[in-house]
Amino acid sequence: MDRTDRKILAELQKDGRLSVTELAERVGLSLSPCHRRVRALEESGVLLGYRAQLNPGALGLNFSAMVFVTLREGDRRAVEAFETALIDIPQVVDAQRLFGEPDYLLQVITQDLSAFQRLYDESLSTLPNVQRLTSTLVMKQVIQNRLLPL
Amino acid sequence: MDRTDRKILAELQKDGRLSVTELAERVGLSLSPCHRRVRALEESGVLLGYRAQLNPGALGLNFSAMVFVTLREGDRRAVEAFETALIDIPQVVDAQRLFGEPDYLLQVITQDLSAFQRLYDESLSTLPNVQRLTSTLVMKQVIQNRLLPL
DNA sequence: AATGAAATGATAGCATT
DNA sequence: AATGCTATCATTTCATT
Repeated sequence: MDRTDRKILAELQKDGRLSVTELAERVGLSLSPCHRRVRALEESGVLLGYRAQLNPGALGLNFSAMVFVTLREGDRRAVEAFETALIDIPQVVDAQRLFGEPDYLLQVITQDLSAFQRLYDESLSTLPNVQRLTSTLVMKQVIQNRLLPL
Repeated sequence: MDRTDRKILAELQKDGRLSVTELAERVGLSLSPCHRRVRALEESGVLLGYRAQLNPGALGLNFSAMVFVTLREGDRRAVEAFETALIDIPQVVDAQRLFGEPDYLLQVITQDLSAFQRLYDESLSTLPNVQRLTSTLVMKQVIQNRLLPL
């Protein structure tokens, strides 16, 4: 991982569909070595893949909420059961386990408030080992999935 | 936006570098109409772009924290000043403004605890109009930037 | 480890149904 | 709106420095 690799990653973060030809020019390398480096970054697990970025609003997904979850005291199994069930809810687009309270922080995206209500009642409330659920509406996505600082 | 457009978006969310040739096969269309649809989705703002997904750990970014921010009472200017300053901190990879307390929820990524400490003291604490800052360490990223539910 | 060249494959525009 | 065709451009492999 040298300076050139970082340049490659920075460019591909900005435009994941850059042609290797164009990428090579931007990082100041000729085609083949640039190509080899991209492959190497993919193989080594630094470059996990490429994804299209969609506009949730344009797809009718206009509602977002943060959900705070505290679990009941339990063993490793309780945690695993909760996480496994969580992963099956596609509207949960981000989830992190924290140190301390709350135990989890979820970001949920739905079409509208009523879809969220249903999701809350039918899927979130019934997740295993939950002691406490709180949710707050997102007013504005100020920064969304920013490029990693290289 | 019909069923075929949704299929196209689903495929491109999974693999943003799919060739139009391969994409056309997967969605059951021939090359040219598939190509036209992708362009149309880009122009219409549904498809915002394409990005490489990086592995933060493999890049030495092993530390993550959630930061809860409450602002002092203030006018629109205060909010704008805060958000403008926030956007200049590259380690803040996600930020949402909420309804109610806290006002903002930030996700911050740094190399390690000491880098976070510096960031906290030098950049986060000095953001304008902040009344209260609380932070919690992320133990595990359970779900990371999941594909949108189509 | 980078370069250049050459075969294979993808893209994008256009004419047709 | 979808298809098929074609010229242009990109990718990928291999031989060379």
